Amino acid sequence: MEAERPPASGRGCGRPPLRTAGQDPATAPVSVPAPPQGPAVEFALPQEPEPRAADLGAPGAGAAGPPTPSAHIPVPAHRSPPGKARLDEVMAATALTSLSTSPLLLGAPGVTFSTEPCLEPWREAPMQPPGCGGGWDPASDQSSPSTPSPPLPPEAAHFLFGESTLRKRKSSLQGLFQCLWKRCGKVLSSASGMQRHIRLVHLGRQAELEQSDGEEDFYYTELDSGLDSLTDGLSGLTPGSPTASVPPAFPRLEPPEPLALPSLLRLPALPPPSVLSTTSPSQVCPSDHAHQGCLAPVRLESQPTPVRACAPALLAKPSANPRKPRGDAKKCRKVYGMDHRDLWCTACRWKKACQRFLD
DNA sequence: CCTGCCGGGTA
DNA sequence: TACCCGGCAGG
Repeated sequence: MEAERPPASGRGCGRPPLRTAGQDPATAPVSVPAPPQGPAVEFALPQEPEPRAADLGAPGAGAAGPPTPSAHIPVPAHRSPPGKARLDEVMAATALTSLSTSPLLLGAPGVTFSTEPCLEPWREAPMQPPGCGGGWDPASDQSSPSTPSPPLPPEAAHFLFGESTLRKRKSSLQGLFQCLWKRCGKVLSSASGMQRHIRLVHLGRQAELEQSDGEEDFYYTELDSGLDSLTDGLSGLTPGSPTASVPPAFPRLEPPEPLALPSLLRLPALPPPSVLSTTSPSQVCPSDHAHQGCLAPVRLESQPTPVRACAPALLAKPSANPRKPRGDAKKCRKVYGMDHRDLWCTACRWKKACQRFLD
């Protein structure tokens, strides 16, 4: 486990060696002294079956109030974006806000399209997993100090304004940013906030904002609309017809199309996605150009538009298929190299299916 | 050959 | 359970 990794000239990608062995990332998020805070923009997205289960059991956070519909569809009076935020974002938030207050949504508490990741569609759990409301961290308070804004705003913003889906971490206009640290899964609406979160909580660094060497990038990913990877993960479980280009997605995030809200009400009853193994730092986008392959296994309701046939082979396989087709995505080994094994995801280290760079 | 990772072993 | 690795298969 502990890699006797020599500094290896530290060249790598210009990023310093991580101390993966030194600390247990899992504890970091919860151990953070959380000031009393209402629901924040961030929430822990259960990205894997196991963590989720753990979250449910963990008493730690659950400070979240009762899952009242209104709580899930807060009306952000105003989002105060971190430094680089733009007016656009605010506008988007506002636009969405108006949507979220739509009677339709409010009228269907149990069937909310769930801007609230905590409402596990497949679980229909009445109560919020602790990880959701409780996971507060310093970073969050600056991405959204006053109000819990639904994941929609940023996401929608980027559609409303024709923002490209390319990941621009410096631009807070993107969708959500999910912490990929093991069992953390926090989601922030701003990249900078997420970077700060990672630095503070996981990397244990000071809030040296300008000092970002980019390492944080490896620990969070942007929740985008292209959730191919998710498809991959669920494909094996999806009883539905494989032809359905879009698997019964979990209404996690809203489709960009605001007017399509009503359609969001559908609540697919899905079995808990349990495909990938367990512990994992989960998916990560080590680099900006890491495309679809590196999305977190979070059920995001993406585009209503005909999504390109993603992972056709996988979807086509209704039942057990021996070996996975083998994705074309570069895996940890390739990306980091043998001399940086400590940067690999655990799965890769154990020669298991990579969980960071899903296909 | 390299790579990804299954299956199975060890601690 | 966490971890490791032989060995296979795809490229």
